[in-house]
Amino acid sequence: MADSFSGSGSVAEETRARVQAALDELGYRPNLAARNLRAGRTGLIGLVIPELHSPYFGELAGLLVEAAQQRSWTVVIDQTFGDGEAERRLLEGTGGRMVDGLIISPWSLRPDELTARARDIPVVLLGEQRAPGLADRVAVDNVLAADEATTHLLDTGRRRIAAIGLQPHLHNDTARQRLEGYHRALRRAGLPSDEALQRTVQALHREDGARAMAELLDSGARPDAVFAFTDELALGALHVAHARGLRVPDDLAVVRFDGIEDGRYAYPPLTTVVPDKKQIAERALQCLADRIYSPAASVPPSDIVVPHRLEVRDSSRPAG
Amino acid sequence: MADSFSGSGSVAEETRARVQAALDELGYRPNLAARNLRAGRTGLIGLVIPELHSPYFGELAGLLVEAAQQRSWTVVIDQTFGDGEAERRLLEGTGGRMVDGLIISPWSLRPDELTARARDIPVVLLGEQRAPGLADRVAVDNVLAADEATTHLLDTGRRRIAAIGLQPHLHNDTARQRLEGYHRALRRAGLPSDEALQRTVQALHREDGARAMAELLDSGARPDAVFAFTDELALGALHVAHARGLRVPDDLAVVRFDGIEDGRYAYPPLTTVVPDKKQIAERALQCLADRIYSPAASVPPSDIVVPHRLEVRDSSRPAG
DNA sequence: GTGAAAGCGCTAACAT
DNA sequence: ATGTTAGCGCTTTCAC
Repeated sequence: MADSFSGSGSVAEETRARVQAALDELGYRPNLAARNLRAGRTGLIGLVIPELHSPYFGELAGLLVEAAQQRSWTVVIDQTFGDGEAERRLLEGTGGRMVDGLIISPWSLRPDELTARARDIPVVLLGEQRAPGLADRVAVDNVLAADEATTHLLDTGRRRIAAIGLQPHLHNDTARQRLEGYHRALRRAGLPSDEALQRTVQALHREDGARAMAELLDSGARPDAVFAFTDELALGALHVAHARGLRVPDDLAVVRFDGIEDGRYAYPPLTTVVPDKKQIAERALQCLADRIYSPAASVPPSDIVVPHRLEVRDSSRPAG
Repeated sequence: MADSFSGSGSVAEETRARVQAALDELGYRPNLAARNLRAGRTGLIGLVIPELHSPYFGELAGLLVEAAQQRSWTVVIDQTFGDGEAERRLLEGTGGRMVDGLIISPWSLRPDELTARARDIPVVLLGEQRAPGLADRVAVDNVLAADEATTHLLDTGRRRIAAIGLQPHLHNDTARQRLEGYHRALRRAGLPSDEALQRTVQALHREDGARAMAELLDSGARPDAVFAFTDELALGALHVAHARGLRVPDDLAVVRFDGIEDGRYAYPPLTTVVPDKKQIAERALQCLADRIYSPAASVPPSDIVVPHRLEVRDSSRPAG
């Protein structure tokens, strides 16, 4: 009987059917806690992200949950709201030993703080933060992508390109890398970097983008284009541009990073850098699978760069 | 030693400290699978929703995860993509007996199919689907909310109000109730219900809203307002309105349901019915908590109506 | 106040 | 091909 529902044994077809019938009859369901205890595995994957409600992480989480389902894993989600303390606590404690692996997108955590947990279970880092030798990492090439986005704006004739989204206060290289790409493109074009065109934001929501855009316009910096480091920042900036009567793209071109779907239906549709999120999800799970199923083969952590593309839409058409 | 980290026993302060030090030293972490087996609880709550990437469910899931964290619960998420088969499978099988309770937002599932699982563990239904006597349910008053939205459009002088979002092919009352509210408002105003102004959609995404709007305009129905049954439908419809050169709100007013944040930053900002999602999350978890912690007191399932409000923004200002 | 033991429900291994 | 047993790691109980 023991192996009639675990599927492994060699049981007469008829016996198996009878047992199955009895199980159905009684409404029996195996106790997963016991099975997990026995197996030393839970089939659970932890996902630790800053926030689920932001479109970027919502989409990413959706893809991860979907990809996990295909591998018969279930995802448990925790949110950190970008708080370093929460990241530490969840990295350390997500479900105790209850998860077989962990995918974390750290905002405030420094690499050396990732050490402890990565020794227990496989950990995959999403984003720029690295933990060399300790965890796999999946990310896009932010410098290159930002360079391409900026270059695109230069190609359409813009010369006073603003950058919205600097976050010097975070232990997080994302913004720094996007800024670097922006600078690189300007430099190649022989343009100076104008500090007045670069705006810091506290968080990455629409309201932060709106505030940065308002400051930018009030400062008299007179941008003819905006490169927003995230989608939501771009939507906020766009909102303010409209409110101030600027025509997009004629008076102001807008390009953004992250490629959530809203942007396609924004007015006007927003040009965007689109990271291949499906591949991010897929590769992250592949990393976990490799380590969970062959813990022996201690291959060195991989550093995976997933592709991105620039989708040009109306918000950055050449000025009329 | 047994109760030194479970916190319950009466242990000398010094002993406790020594043990704690030893635990830290060794990097010991309790095995949750064993603890769960013992306790008969997992601390896991299942959340089964159609899709995580849609803004509405992303926001709701975020709030649920947050509220669950506060109760020391962890949320495991599964997506159904609105597929009845997946809903049935996940309702039946989410984590086997691994979750202490289940929150499900069914799209295609009929009430009687909810029976089986609800006998095992507490189940809370989100949305219109009811399972009288079997599960708690949390929802907004869709009829009333739709009535208010439509009435608002009537109050601003619109007379040819289109409704986008009918879904006659689904076993799902949401669209039906919103349509009912729409009809009720028209009737009260003494206006006829014009079938040409009511558009069916296959799914609830931006592209569906765009398609419906395009059909509507092509059909020559000449609406002066649109009531979209979801946010995403509204954003798609708005997109097409812009593309066809319609001025919003002058040529066409737009009101939508669900109140995701994008709408505030759309152009123009969209008037919306906002269900109190925070309260939805809070009440749903409260239901679970009540049943999980006092299974004895078999109180009858509650049918909770959470409040909503109409946020008027530019997209429905009186036509100029 | 401390230590020993039983048992949660499952499955892999072994004995019949 | 079927039946029995041991033990996963924890916590509760009971004995000291």
